[in-house]
Amino acid sequence: MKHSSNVADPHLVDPDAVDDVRSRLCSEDELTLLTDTFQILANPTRLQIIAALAGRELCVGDLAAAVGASASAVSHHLRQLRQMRLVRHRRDGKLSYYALDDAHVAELFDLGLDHVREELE
Amino acid sequence: MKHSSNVADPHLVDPDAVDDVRSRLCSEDELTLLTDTFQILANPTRLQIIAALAGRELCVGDLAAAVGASASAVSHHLRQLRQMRLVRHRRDGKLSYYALDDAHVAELFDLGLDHVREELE
DNA sequence: TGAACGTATGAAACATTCTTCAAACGTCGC
DNA sequence: GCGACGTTTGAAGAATGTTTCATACGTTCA
Repeated sequence: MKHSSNVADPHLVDPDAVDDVRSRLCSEDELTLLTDTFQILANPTRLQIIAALAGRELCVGDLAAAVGASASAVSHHLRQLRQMRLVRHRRDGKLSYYALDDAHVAELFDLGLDHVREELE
Repeated sequence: MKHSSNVADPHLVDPDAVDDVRSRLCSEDELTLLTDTFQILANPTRLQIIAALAGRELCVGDLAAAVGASASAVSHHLRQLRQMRLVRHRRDGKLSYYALDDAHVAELFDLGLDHVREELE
């Protein structure tokens, strides 16, 4: 246990406020997963991939063409999305089709887009 | 205009799908702002700062103690949050008080936390 | 089997990010 | 003014992330 609260640090301006805040912070596990979640959304290519896969599946080559990146780069990104179970993929011959597989991430994307559109007037 | 659609790339598996997807992608401006928004949430210290400032204001030293980082590190993060107009600050003598100043980011944080808590069973 | 194609992967190169350290700034009290 | 304190800032260094290139894998079709 890192923060044994109620141990007053004499330097604090308002120790009670600090204790109160500490009790409402995220746990280690939550923090790690939350960071990873926002992190994977913090890249323009991946965001376009997510936008592209909203509601339809696409093979890697078409996806790369649509978002304007190399197939290799897209494949690397898809691997990250796969590792976080955000997309599912199915193989059809030599083609590999990807689709969004996580409603939460789609919600985060949409909410973020709302925010941004308001920001841009 | 980067993507003059309807110019069929012969390598595409499904050119119509690609055109359709392109028409639903984010604009450059949206993409940049969206990336920046998720990016600023993609750091554990900043997330704890946001959690800490939810509903109350705190001075830098107390905030640093609460989230377990140096005052310098916290100040750097606060600057980023300030530049994106996510927090407001007021000076009181030698103390500087910060508070959340953006409902959207709080919503994103909460939605992300919902996601994460479901993920952790 | 062998060539062609779509996809996946590792490594290298490059860019970006985070923290720390040192130093400066502004305010308060003596 | 001077020193102490809280905060801010720039620069350096370490760590991380992204893209490209080369190559390998798996499938299809001659």
